[in-house]
Amino acid sequence: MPELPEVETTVNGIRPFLEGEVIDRIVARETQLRWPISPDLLTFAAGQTVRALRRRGKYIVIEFAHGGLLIHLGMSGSVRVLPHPISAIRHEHFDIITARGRVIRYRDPRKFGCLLHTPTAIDDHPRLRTLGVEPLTAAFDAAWLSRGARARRIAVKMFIMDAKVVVGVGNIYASEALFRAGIHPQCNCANITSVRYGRLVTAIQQVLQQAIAEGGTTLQDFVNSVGEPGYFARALKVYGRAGEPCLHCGSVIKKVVLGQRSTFYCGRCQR
DNA sequence: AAATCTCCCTGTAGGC
DNA sequence: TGCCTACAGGGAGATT
Repeated sequence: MPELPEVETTVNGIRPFLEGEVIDRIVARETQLRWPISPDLLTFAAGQTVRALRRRGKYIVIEFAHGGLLIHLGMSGSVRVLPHPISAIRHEHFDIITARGRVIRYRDPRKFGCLLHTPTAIDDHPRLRTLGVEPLTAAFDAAWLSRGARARRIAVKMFIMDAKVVVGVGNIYASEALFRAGIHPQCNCANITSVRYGRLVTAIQQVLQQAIAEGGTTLQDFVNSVGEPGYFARALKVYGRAGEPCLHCGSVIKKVVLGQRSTFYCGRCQR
Protein backbone atom coordinates (compact mmCIF):
# COMPACT_ATOMS: atom_id res chain seq x y z
CA MET A 1 0.00 0.00 0.00
CA PRO A 2 1.51 3.28 -1.02
CA GLU A 3 2.44 5.40 1.96
CA LEU A 4 5.18 8.02 2.02
CA PRO A 5 8.11 5.67 1.24
CA GLU A 6 6.33 4.12 -1.72
CA VAL A 7 5.43 7.52 -3.16
CA GLU A 8 8.99 8.76 -2.59
CA THR A 9 10.34 5.68 -4.38
CA THR A 10 7.97 6.26 -7.27
CA VAL A 11 8.79 9.96 -7.59
CA ASN A 12 12.53 9.31 -7.59
CA GLY A 13 12.07 6.60 -10.21
CA ILE A 14 10.08 8.64 -12.69
CA ARG A 15 11.87 11.98 -12.14
CA PRO A 16 14.55 11.39 -14.81
CA PHE A 17 11.83 10.79 -17.40
CA LEU A 18 9.61 13.74 -16.50
CA GLU A 19 11.60 16.61 -15.05
CA GLY A 20 12.50 19.10 -17.78
CA GLU A 21 10.53 17.10 -20.32
CA VAL A 22 7.60 18.23 -22.42
CA ILE A 23 4.29 16.41 -22.06
CA ASP A 24 3.00 15.52 -25.51
CA ARG A 25 -0.36 14.22 -24.31
CA ILE A 26 -2.19 12.28 -21.62
CA VAL A 27 -4.22 9.27 -22.67
CA ALA A 28 -7.00 8.29 -20.26
CA ARG A 29 -8.58 4.88 -20.76
CA GLU A 30 -10.55 4.91 -17.49
CA THR A 31 -11.60 8.31 -16.18
CA GLN A 32 -13.69 7.15 -13.22
CA LEU A 33 -11.12 7.10 -10.44
CA ARG A 34 -11.53 8.53 -6.91
CA TRP A 35 -12.53 11.65 -8.75
CA PRO A 36 -13.17 11.65 -12.50
CA ILE A 37 -10.27 12.73 -14.68
CA SER A 38 -11.41 16.06 -16.11
CA PRO A 39 -11.37 16.52 -19.89
CA ASP A 40 -9.92 19.97 -19.14
CA LEU A 41 -6.91 18.29 -17.56
CA LEU A 42 -6.04 16.52 -20.78
CA THR A 43 -5.96 19.71 -22.82
CA PHE A 44 -4.27 21.65 -20.02
CA ALA A 45 -1.38 19.20 -19.74
CA ALA A 46 -0.65 18.86 -23.45
CA GLY A 47 2.46 20.81 -24.43
CA GLN A 48 3.45 21.73 -20.87
CA THR A 49 7.04 21.52 -19.67
CA VAL A 50 7.58 19.79 -16.33
CA ARG A 51 9.47 22.26 -14.15
CA ALA A 52 9.75 19.97 -11.15
CA LEU A 53 8.60 16.59 -9.91
CA ARG A 54 8.22 16.19 -6.18
CA ARG A 55 6.27 14.54 -3.39
CA ARG A 56 3.93 16.27 -0.96
CA GLY A 57 2.48 13.86 1.58
CA LYS A 58 1.32 10.92 -0.47
CA TYR A 59 0.76 13.03 -3.58
CA ILE A 60 3.01 13.06 -6.62
CA VAL A 61 3.27 16.71 -7.70
CA ILE A 62 4.04 17.51 -11.33
CA GLU A 63 4.77 21.23 -11.53
CA PHE A 64 4.44 23.35 -14.63
CA ALA A 65 5.39 27.01 -14.97
CA HIS A 66 1.85 27.78 -13.89
CA GLY A 67 -0.09 25.11 -12.07
CA GLY A 68 0.41 21.41 -12.54
CA LEU A 69 -0.85 17.91 -11.89
CA LEU A 70 -1.42 15.81 -8.79
CA ILE A 71 -1.36 12.02 -8.74
CA HIS A 72 -2.44 9.94 -5.76
CA LEU A 73 -1.77 6.19 -5.71
CA GLY A 74 -4.70 5.41 -3.43
CA MET A 75 -4.07 2.02 -1.92
CA SER A 76 -3.28 -0.12 -4.93
CA GLY A 77 -1.76 2.38 -7.34
CA SER A 78 1.61 2.19 -9.04
CA VAL A 79 3.37 4.04 -11.83
CA ARG A 80 5.80 2.59 -14.35
CA VAL A 81 7.96 4.03 -17.09
CA LEU A 82 7.80 2.40 -20.51
CA PRO A 83 10.30 3.23 -23.27
CA HIS A 84 7.49 3.63 -25.81
CA PRO A 85 3.72 3.10 -26.04
CA ILE A 86 2.64 -0.54 -25.87
CA SER A 87 -0.88 -1.81 -25.45
CA ALA A 88 -2.28 -1.41 -21.96
CA ILE A 89 -3.71 -4.20 -19.89
CA ARG A 90 -6.53 -4.23 -17.33
CA HIS A 91 -6.35 -1.54 -14.60
CA GLU A 92 -3.80 0.58 -16.47
CA HIS A 93 -5.97 3.69 -16.46
CA PHE A 94 -3.88 6.49 -17.97
CA ASP A 95 -0.57 7.33 -19.64
CA ILE A 96 1.47 10.52 -19.55
CA ILE A 97 3.36 10.52 -22.85
CA THR A 98 6.37 12.81 -23.19
CA ALA A 99 7.58 14.47 -26.37
CA ARG A 100 10.46 11.97 -26.39
CA GLY A 101 7.89 9.17 -26.50
CA ARG A 102 8.38 7.85 -22.99
CA VAL A 103 5.22 6.56 -21.31
CA ILE A 104 4.48 7.15 -17.63
CA ARG A 105 1.76 4.56 -17.03
CA TYR A 106 -0.62 4.53 -14.05
CA ARG A 107 -2.17 1.30 -12.80
CA ASP A 108 -4.68 1.13 -9.94
CA PRO A 109 -6.92 -1.95 -9.59
CA ARG A 110 -9.04 -0.49 -6.79
CA LYS A 111 -9.39 2.99 -8.28
CA PHE A 112 -8.85 4.76 -4.97
CA GLY A 113 -6.26 7.02 -6.56
CA CYS A 114 -6.72 10.12 -8.66
CA LEU A 115 -5.29 12.45 -11.31
CA LEU A 116 -6.06 16.12 -10.67
CA HIS A 117 -4.89 19.43 -12.10
CA THR A 118 -4.84 23.08 -11.28
CA PRO A 119 -3.91 26.03 -13.50
CA THR A 120 -2.80 28.06 -10.48
CA ALA A 121 -0.22 27.60 -7.70
CA ILE A 122 -0.20 23.90 -6.98
CA ASP A 123 0.36 24.17 -3.24
CA ASP A 124 -2.93 26.08 -3.04
CA HIS A 125 -4.85 23.11 -4.39
CA PRO A 126 -7.53 22.04 -1.88
CA ARG A 127 -5.96 18.59 -1.61
CA LEU A 128 -2.59 20.03 -0.55
CA ARG A 129 -3.56 23.18 1.27
CA THR A 130 -4.77 21.47 4.45
CA LEU A 131 -1.91 19.00 4.77
CA GLY A 132 0.23 18.94 7.91
CA VAL A 133 4.01 18.90 8.18
CA GLU A 134 6.36 16.60 6.32
CA PRO A 135 7.67 13.97 8.75
CA LEU A 136 11.23 14.08 7.39
CA THR A 137 11.70 17.79 8.04
CA ALA A 138 12.76 19.75 11.13
CA ALA A 139 9.23 21.13 11.51
CA PHE A 140 8.15 17.68 12.67
CA ASP A 141 9.19 17.49 16.30
CA ALA A 142 7.91 16.68 19.79
CA ALA A 143 6.61 20.21 20.30
CA TRP A 144 4.53 20.01 17.12
CA LEU A 145 2.89 16.75 18.21
CA SER A 146 2.35 17.87 21.81
CA ARG A 147 0.72 21.09 20.74
CA GLY A 148 -1.46 19.38 18.12
CA ALA A 149 -2.61 16.72 20.57
CA ARG A 150 -3.60 19.11 23.34
CA ALA A 151 -7.23 19.61 22.24
CA ARG A 152 -7.66 16.09 20.89
CA ARG A 153 -9.07 12.98 22.56
CA ILE A 154 -8.25 10.20 20.15
CA ALA A 155 -5.92 7.22 20.15
CA VAL A 156 -2.34 8.19 19.37
CA LYS A 157 -2.33 5.91 16.32
CA MET A 158 -5.24 7.78 14.75
CA PHE A 159 -3.57 11.05 15.69
CA ILE A 160 -0.35 10.31 13.80
CA MET A 161 -2.34 9.02 10.82
CA ASP A 162 -4.19 12.35 10.59
CA ALA A 163 -2.79 14.06 7.49
CA LYS A 164 -3.65 17.45 8.93
CA VAL A 165 -1.10 16.72 11.67
CA VAL A 166 1.65 14.94 9.76
CA VAL A 167 1.55 13.54 6.24
CA GLY A 168 2.58 10.20 4.87
CA VAL A 169 2.16 7.98 7.92
CA GLY A 170 -0.26 5.28 6.82
CA ASN A 171 -1.59 2.23 8.57
CA ILE A 172 1.49 0.04 8.24
CA TYR A 173 4.08 2.59 9.33
CA ALA A 174 1.91 3.88 12.17
CA SER A 175 1.88 0.45 13.84
CA GLU A 176 5.60 -0.01 13.17
CA ALA A 177 6.62 3.39 14.51
CA LEU A 178 4.56 2.99 17.70
CA PHE A 179 6.17 -0.38 18.35
CA ARG A 180 9.64 1.09 17.91
CA ALA A 181 8.74 3.97 20.23
CA GLY A 182 7.25 1.64 22.86
CA ILE A 183 3.90 3.47 22.82
CA HIS A 184 0.57 1.65 22.99
CA PRO A 185 -1.55 2.53 19.92
CA GLN A 186 -4.70 3.09 21.99
CA CYS A 187 -3.04 5.58 24.32
CA ASN A 188 -4.93 8.90 24.39
CA CYS A 189 -2.87 11.32 22.32
CA ALA A 190 -3.42 14.11 24.87
CA ASN A 191 -1.81 12.05 27.66
CA ILE A 192 1.55 11.46 26.03
CA THR A 193 4.52 13.39 27.40
CA SER A 194 6.74 15.53 25.23
CA VAL A 195 9.64 13.15 25.92
CA ARG A 196 7.65 10.21 24.58
CA TYR A 197 6.53 12.26 21.57
CA GLY A 198 10.20 12.90 20.93
CA ARG A 199 10.78 9.16 20.79
CA LEU A 200 7.81 8.79 18.47
CA VAL A 201 9.14 11.45 16.11
CA THR A 202 12.46 9.60 15.93
CA ALA A 203 10.72 6.26 15.40
CA ILE A 204 8.52 7.61 12.59
CA GLN A 205 11.52 9.18 10.87
CA GLN A 206 13.63 6.03 11.21
CA VAL A 207 10.95 3.66 9.97
CA LEU A 208 10.15 5.89 6.99
CA GLN A 209 13.81 6.35 6.07
CA GLN A 210 14.52 2.63 6.36
CA ALA A 211 11.49 1.87 4.20
CA ILE A 212 12.65 4.36 1.56
CA ALA A 213 16.08 2.69 1.59
CA GLU A 214 14.39 -0.68 1.01
CA GLY A 215 12.30 0.66 -1.85
CA GLY A 216 9.07 0.67 0.16
CA THR A 217 6.78 -2.09 1.39
CA THR A 218 5.10 -4.44 -1.04
CA LEU A 219 2.23 -6.48 0.38
CA GLN A 220 0.18 -6.89 -2.78
CA ASP A 221 0.34 -4.38 -5.57
CA PHE A 222 3.13 -1.91 -5.07
CA VAL A 223 5.95 -1.88 -7.61
CA ASN A 224 8.41 0.91 -8.37
CA SER A 225 8.88 2.69 -11.68
CA VAL A 226 10.67 -0.29 -13.20
CA GLY A 227 8.20 -2.85 -11.90
CA GLU A 228 10.13 -4.14 -8.89
CA PRO A 229 8.57 -4.65 -5.44
CA GLY A 230 9.82 -2.98 -2.26
CA TYR A 231 11.62 -5.02 0.36
CA PHE A 232 10.61 -3.41 3.64
CA ALA A 233 7.90 -6.04 4.28
CA ARG A 234 10.57 -8.34 5.75
CA ALA A 235 11.53 -5.62 8.24
CA LEU A 236 8.01 -5.29 9.66
CA LYS A 237 8.04 -6.11 13.36
CA VAL A 238 4.33 -6.05 14.22
CA TYR A 239 2.20 -5.30 11.14
CA GLY A 240 0.37 -8.45 10.02
CA ARG A 241 1.96 -10.54 12.80
CA ALA A 242 -1.04 -11.06 15.14
CA GLY A 243 -0.62 -14.28 17.10
CA GLU A 244 3.11 -14.48 16.43
CA PRO A 245 5.75 -13.83 19.09
CA CYS A 246 7.10 -10.33 19.62
CA LEU A 247 10.60 -10.17 18.15
CA HIS A 248 11.74 -8.25 21.22
CA CYS A 249 10.10 -9.93 24.24
CA GLY A 250 8.38 -13.02 22.86
CA SER A 251 4.87 -12.24 24.06
CA VAL A 252 2.05 -12.63 21.54
CA ILE A 253 1.45 -9.76 19.09
CA LYS A 254 -2.11 -8.50 19.36
CA LYS A 255 -4.51 -7.04 16.82
CA VAL A 256 -7.20 -4.44 17.48
CA VAL A 257 -9.30 -2.32 15.13
CA LEU A 258 -8.92 1.46 15.52
CA GLY A 259 -10.86 3.77 13.22
CA GLN A 260 -11.72 0.80 10.96
CA ARG A 261 -8.02 0.00 10.54
CA SER A 262 -6.20 -3.08 11.71
CA THR A 263 -3.67 -2.21 14.37
CA PHE A 264 -0.87 -4.45 15.60
CA TYR A 265 1.10 -4.10 18.80
CA CYS A 266 2.95 -5.86 21.61
CA GLY A 267 1.07 -5.48 24.89
CA ARG A 268 4.26 -5.85 26.90
CA CYS A 269 6.68 -3.64 24.92
CA GLN A 270 4.09 -0.90 24.28
CA ARG A 271 2.52 1.00 27.15
C1' DA B 1 -14.39 21.98 16.52
C1' DA B 2 -13.66 17.28 17.01
C1' DA B 3 -15.00 12.59 16.61
C1' DT B 4 -17.35 9.04 14.19
C1' DC B 5 -19.41 6.85 10.33
C1' DT B 6 -19.97 5.75 5.38
C1' DC B 7 -18.47 5.02 1.03
C1' DC B 8 -15.67 4.48 -3.18
C1' DC B 9 -13.36 -0.30 -5.62
C1' DT B 10 -11.67 -5.07 -6.78
C1' DG B 11 -8.44 -8.91 -5.83
C1' DT B 12 -7.65 -12.40 -2.60
C1' DA B 13 -8.38 -15.70 0.99
C1' DG B 14 -11.12 -18.62 3.68
C1' DG B 15 -15.32 -21.36 4.55
C1' DC B 16 -18.56 -24.64 3.03
C1' DT C 1 -14.67 -27.20 -8.03
C1' DG C 2 -17.14 -23.25 -7.41
C1' DC C 3 -19.74 -20.00 -5.04
C1' DC C 4 -20.19 -16.69 -1.36
C1' DT C 5 -18.59 -13.56 2.07
C1' DA C 6 -15.31 -10.93 4.60
C1' DC C 7 -11.52 -8.22 4.37
C1' DA C 8 -7.82 -5.06 2.94
C1' DG C 9 -7.39 0.35 3.19
C1' DG C 10 -6.60 6.44 1.95
C1' DG C 11 -9.19 9.84 2.73
C1' DA C 12 -13.17 12.96 1.61
C1' DG C 13 -17.57 14.22 3.02
C1' DA C 14 -21.63 13.70 5.87
C1' DT C 15 -23.30 13.14 10.33
C1' DT C 16 -23.22 13.16 15.27
